[in-house]
Amino acid sequence: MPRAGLTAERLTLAGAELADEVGFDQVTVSALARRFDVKVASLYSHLKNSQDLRTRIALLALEELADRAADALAGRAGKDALAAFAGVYRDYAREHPGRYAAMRMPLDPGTAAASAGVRHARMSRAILRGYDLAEPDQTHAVRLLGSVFHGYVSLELAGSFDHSAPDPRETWPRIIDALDATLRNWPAS
Amino acid sequence: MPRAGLTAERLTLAGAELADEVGFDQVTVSALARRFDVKVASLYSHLKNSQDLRTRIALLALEELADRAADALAGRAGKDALAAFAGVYRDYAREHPGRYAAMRMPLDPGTAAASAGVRHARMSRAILRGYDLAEPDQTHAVRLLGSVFHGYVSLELAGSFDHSAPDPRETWPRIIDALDATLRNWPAS
DNA sequence: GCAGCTGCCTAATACCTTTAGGCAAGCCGC
DNA sequence: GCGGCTTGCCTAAAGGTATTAGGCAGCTGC
Repeated sequence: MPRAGLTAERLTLAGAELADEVGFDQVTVSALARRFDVKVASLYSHLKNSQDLRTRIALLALEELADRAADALAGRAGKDALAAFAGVYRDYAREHPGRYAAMRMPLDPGTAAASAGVRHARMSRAILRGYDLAEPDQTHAVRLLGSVFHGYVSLELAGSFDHSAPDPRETWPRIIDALDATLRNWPAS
Repeated sequence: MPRAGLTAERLTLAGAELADEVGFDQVTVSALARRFDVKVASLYSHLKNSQDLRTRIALLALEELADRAADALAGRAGKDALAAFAGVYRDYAREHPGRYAAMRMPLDPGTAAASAGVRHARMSRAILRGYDLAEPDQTHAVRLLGSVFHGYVSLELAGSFDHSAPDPRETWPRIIDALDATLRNWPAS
């Protein structure tokens, strides 16, 4: 009987694929074992437990999305950067709904601090350099960006926009326009 | 042996309380049975299955929030209405995180159409009457409002704002200000 | 006060999670 | 090449959740 060659990395990647196919909360140690044609208990040499698997998928997704965003942001500034960042975010969620859902999983503080989440935060701030915002408004604006992107993407993914015209494809650029206008003209305290 | 007096309504309410206490995805038929000191199988006379329970909790939350929002909106218009609506949304999520999470559960189209979700949509549109937006911009704006509220509230609930100053309490009103400004000055197509 | 309905129970199946302990595959030195 | 050791994957087992089938008894209506 040859060995299956499991590693935490391969399991995480397969778990991410599984998440995209069947939904993040259907990602189960058992399903993963089936996918590798291996007994369930075997995975516990590589994963601490089910929660560990989910956390690894979340961290993978954060890294992947941060990489894509960094690529998209290179050489752009202002509204151009804003639109590129937003586009990456949305596209990733549409291509990888399971991974996207994984990203929203609460991480414990230590894990979060060591994750690519901090790159995301830095990139948001980098985008805002194209606008003229001093602290604390910059932080408020970072949170606004995060809220809009995450909120829109998750409502769209949940199908909340499906049953009313117009097509969400039209709404997205208009929201970018609105955000850009808001940032250029941030209301004074 | 006296009967426990279970009904779908009591189960739903208890399920909602359970969700607020331990999180929506920890709401389980078994836990609910324990709470009523009753055997698990007994609940299946009142609930079709676990999914049915979750759906009922979601519908309850949608109703409750719609009621609160309607109260808050009465007699208000413009930014006043916007801030009141936003406040209700956020407060509800903080008071009832489990119910709030339940609301984000995907509903099948028929159920969604019969739910209080339509009241939410109507109220969003009502708020926008205080601003001068024609279709399709009004729909874009409805989606923006939904995205910001949902996005902010769920990021805050997930603790995403916990580890950076300033306090989210300061950010929220500034985001309302920014939204108000955006709506008053919606960028032309 | 009893007949019938129906609410709650027991029993059983199936799946997921997790731990403990065993066997052998494959790499390491010789 | 070969013997030993590590360790990857296995069997076994216990415990939790979901769900269905079928039974008995408590309540309601007459």
